[in-house]
Amino acid sequence: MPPRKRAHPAERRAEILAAALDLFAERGYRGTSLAAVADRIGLTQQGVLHYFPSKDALLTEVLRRRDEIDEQTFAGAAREDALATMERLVAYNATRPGLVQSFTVLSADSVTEDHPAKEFFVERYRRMREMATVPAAGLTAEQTAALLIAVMDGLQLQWLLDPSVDMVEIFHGFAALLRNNQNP
Amino acid sequence: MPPRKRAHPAERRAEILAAALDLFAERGYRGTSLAAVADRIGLTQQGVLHYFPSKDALLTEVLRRRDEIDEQTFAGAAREDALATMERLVAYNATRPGLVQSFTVLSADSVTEDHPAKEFFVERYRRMREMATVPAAGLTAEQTAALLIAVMDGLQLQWLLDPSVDMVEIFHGFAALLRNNQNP
DNA sequence: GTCTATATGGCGATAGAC
DNA sequence: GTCTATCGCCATATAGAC
Repeated sequence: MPPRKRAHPAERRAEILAAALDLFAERGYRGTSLAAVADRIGLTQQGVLHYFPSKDALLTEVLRRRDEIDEQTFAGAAREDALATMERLVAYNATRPGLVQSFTVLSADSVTEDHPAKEFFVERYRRMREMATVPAAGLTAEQTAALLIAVMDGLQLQWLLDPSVDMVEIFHGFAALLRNNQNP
Repeated sequence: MPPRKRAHPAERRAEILAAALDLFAERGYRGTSLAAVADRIGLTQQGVLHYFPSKDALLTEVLRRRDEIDEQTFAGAAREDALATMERLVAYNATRPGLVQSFTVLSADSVTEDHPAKEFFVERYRRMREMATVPAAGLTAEQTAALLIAVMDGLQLQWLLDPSVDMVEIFHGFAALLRNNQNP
């Protein structure tokens, strides 16, 4: 065996991505410095820039990687109906406040001018709306998809600000309402 | 009449508040500098700090003032039902993307650590939930209030990212769904 | 009431030593 | 692969002249 550097590059990269996701959730993109990310894993700012060419690139990669994982959660449940999948997703999210916070903060952040993640979120919502179509009275399947995602996002925000808002229960009530009003 | 300075203090303050609201919407709180606010109205950064002791104080005042105006919109409609009021509010918001963006960006921003507007939004949502109670099958009136506000917020985010999402129409469809499922 | 000047510190990114 | 050093810039806030 040849002698090795302290950590495998892939492991270091994963460490950095995890720390960055945490900090973007805690302080937002513009509120997080590369030095803070580096600090959390005992590296210097320049060490981080050895793995990622810029702060922009780091954010993009963080989002891309998280999305891969989420996609699997959704895909693995292709056989049940979209409504049931989303109910499970909400319940799962309720156990992961850090993850919820990162997407809530970054998605709203992304509507600001020249934000590096804007395209990412535009595309992400487009895909989510395609996957979450559900028939309901008085709305097209696409509109119902937007509505479902809106409920999820909106409840998450209120829950983050005040955990006494029971997003699992409220989403469940909403899903029941939809089920009682499906078109034939 | 004694001689006067160029602008009345109250007018200058109003100018600063308007510029700050615009910029917070465009770039977020952390992404906006006092110098940028000053620039927009032909002042220097130090001129702004003559009227507001700190950037924190400026944000707080911006939110407080906007809220006063919104409160009037809501209060003036006390006689119609909450659902109809919210439908009108969504339609109004659809004509004011800048205003929607400021609240979307700042409310999500506020869940981050030590954010100066956190208390403001916690209290604001609490009050909104008290005002928006609506009876519906399977949910308490308080839960339905949280749901309605969630739909509004969530649709606004999708609409800001992609204006082809028709939040007025979708919210209307949702309101109709609720009306068809009210408890006696 | 608004300015210039300045203190103080943080930021992202580059260059190059080891 | 990680570091020190450094560049150039921008930030908030203070002090004081006019």
